[in-house]
Amino acid sequence: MLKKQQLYLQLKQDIQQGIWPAGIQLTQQQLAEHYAVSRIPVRDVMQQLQAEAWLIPYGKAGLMVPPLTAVEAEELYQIRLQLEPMALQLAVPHLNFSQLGQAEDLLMQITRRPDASLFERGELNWQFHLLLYQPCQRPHLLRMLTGLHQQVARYLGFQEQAMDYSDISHQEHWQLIELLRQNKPDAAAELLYQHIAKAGELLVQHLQLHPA
Amino acid sequence: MLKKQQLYLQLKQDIQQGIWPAGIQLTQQQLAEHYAVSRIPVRDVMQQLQAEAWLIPYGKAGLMVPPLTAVEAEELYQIRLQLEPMALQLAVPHLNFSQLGQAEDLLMQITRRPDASLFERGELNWQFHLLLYQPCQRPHLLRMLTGLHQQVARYLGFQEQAMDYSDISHQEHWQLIELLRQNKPDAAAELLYQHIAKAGELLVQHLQLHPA
DNA sequence: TTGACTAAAAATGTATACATTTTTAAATTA
DNA sequence: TAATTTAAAAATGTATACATTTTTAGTCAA
Repeated sequence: MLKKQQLYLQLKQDIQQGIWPAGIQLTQQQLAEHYAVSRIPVRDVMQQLQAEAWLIPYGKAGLMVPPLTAVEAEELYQIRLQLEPMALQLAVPHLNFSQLGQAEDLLMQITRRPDASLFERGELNWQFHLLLYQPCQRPHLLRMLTGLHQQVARYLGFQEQAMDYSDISHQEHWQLIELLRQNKPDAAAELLYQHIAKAGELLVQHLQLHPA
Repeated sequence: MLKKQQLYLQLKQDIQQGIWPAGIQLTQQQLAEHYAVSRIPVRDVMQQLQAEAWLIPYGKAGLMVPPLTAVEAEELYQIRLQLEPMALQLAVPHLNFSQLGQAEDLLMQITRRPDASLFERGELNWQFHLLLYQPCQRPHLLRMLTGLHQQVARYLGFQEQAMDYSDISHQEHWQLIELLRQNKPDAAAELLYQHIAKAGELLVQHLQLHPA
């Protein structure tokens, strides 16, 4: 595998795990030394992560991991709230039963793993959502949603704590499938809206109580 | 000035001008030779433009300029329609008269240049919109809107043709300012929605009649 | 002719070396 | 002391050289 790709995944994971704390300066040299590669792949990866807003400018020189804040989390969820119900509505006309079936399989997988970490649960969750959005055939929209998800994923860290939400959230997923199966796009979009809104509020509250 | 920055601006402009036609393969070597620099800055710039979706994968190797299509334009405007009224609403509480004044100055500038190309007019237009969104204090939202604008700007190319819309569009800008001055955020957001919707429809129609 | 294998060529990835810019810290002067 | 200048150090930008991968073209065998 290419060093660039390895490094990309590794650095991202390390950021999530807090190995590179928010707010401290990261330089090419530092990272090149730490990961034992030359600065060239480091440059590539840093630039890519900056484009994805996983790294932001540190003053004039270098980059840093952006701090996690309730304010930012709220922003991310406000945007999701505008885009995801739209994506779902656009996807509905192209959604077939085989795709709904795949989504159900995913939900079963989640059910079978009550021991998963918050992060792992978040990933499966997103896979479920994405499966429903994919058929909308809007590359830019899907690209932006994927970026948003990855931003949100930072907030899930690798924390083990559950946020006392999984049960309700899970129920709503099954309801969503049911509404889609019955071809009720408006009701599905509305449920999705409330679903995301609730998750957002919970995360924001959590962050206000336990600042990162 | 850094070669990377120069190259970034130059390549972007050249893409807009159609010097690198949509659908043909672009390689690092090719561009490095053409712009008389080494592959290093070319790599950086290509990667950045890929992140902004100004370049997309060409099969397995290399990148290409994505074709301009009515379908894509419609997608971009659908997303703007979801995000920009929200940005405006969020900005309203922080909008002060000095910012409204700046926006008015911009409108006057546009008025004084009826000879500007479609592209130049589009830029001034965007400066106006952005000025109203900036105070929303949502970095991700502003980043996404900026990206969307740049995508849309590709569609304005360097065409000289007006699309017979400037007058109405311009009037609506003044109306928008007026509503904001009167502190009517909902009405302003609604006007903005219709404003963007009309512009989008016009662009899509234009593309359907004159495919790129 | 077709298909698979092989060698050549081209493109990309990465390291090293050097150039340029930026930062830092020391030294000088008011 | 405080401010300014200057020299050193550190970081980044870029070119060249080399390694690796991918494509292409051609050859041979069925």
